[in-house]
Amino acid sequence: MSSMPGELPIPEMADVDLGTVLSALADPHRRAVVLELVDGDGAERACSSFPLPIAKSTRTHHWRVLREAGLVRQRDAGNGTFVRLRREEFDARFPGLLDVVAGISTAGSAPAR
Amino acid sequence: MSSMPGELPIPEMADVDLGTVLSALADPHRRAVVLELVDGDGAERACSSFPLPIAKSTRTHHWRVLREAGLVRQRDAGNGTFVRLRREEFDARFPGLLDVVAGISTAGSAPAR
DNA sequence: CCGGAGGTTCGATGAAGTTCGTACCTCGCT
DNA sequence: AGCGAGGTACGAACTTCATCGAACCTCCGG
Repeated sequence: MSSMPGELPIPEMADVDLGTVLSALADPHRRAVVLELVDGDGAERACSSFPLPIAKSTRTHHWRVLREAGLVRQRDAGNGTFVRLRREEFDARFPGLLDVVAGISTAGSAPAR
Repeated sequence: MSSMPGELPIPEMADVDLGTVLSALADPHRRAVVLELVDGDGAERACSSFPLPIAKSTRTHHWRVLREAGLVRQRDAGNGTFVRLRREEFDARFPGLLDVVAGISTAGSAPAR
């Protein structure tokens, strides 16, 4: 568990369970967020920048689920919090999963070409 | 919905939702079953041939979940029921998903070499 | 024809999960 | 100093889910 200044605790990637990950990705709100992060290509984003139609406390809940599923890293900076995908780590542990889910979710949105 | 003799009703693959699929795969028992079917390479299997440590009625429940998630086709033959992966259909709708999940689940079980 | 194996249906139950509102905190800005 | 935006913590309400046992059904084999 890292304890950097402002960094919220996250599980070791080795301890992350596939079932937990799939549960986390099963929720439409959470999947939407992960999708945007995948598209964002590793960039950090303000938590407040996601247009989720849910209450503040519910958001906090979803961020925790994503954190505990090993998908994101969350940083507490002054008056805002920021998230970043744990891209490389996650891919090393669950090779291909993010790409496949992102690919499926993206398909149908835009004509593949 | 197919209504062949003994064939239990299944959703059209186009109607299957990714969230539903991920939820179905999140459960360890169901994922174990799907894994065996993937390894089985399209072969039909007796439902009773899976060594699940749960009650009969709970099994029935899990088969329904897998069916409704579009993952399996289930046939009622005399005194037993049989399942088959909807491999090709499913892969066309969710490309790579089964392979990735199967690959991840298999990794770590046996020393990769 | 009867027994048992395999399955389904029907509640019930207890554990999780999603959602919200309220209270509260901490910054940054005026 | 005071306000507001962004967040967390907590508890409540509600829903969903996994699980089970009991009752019942349908075949196949002796």
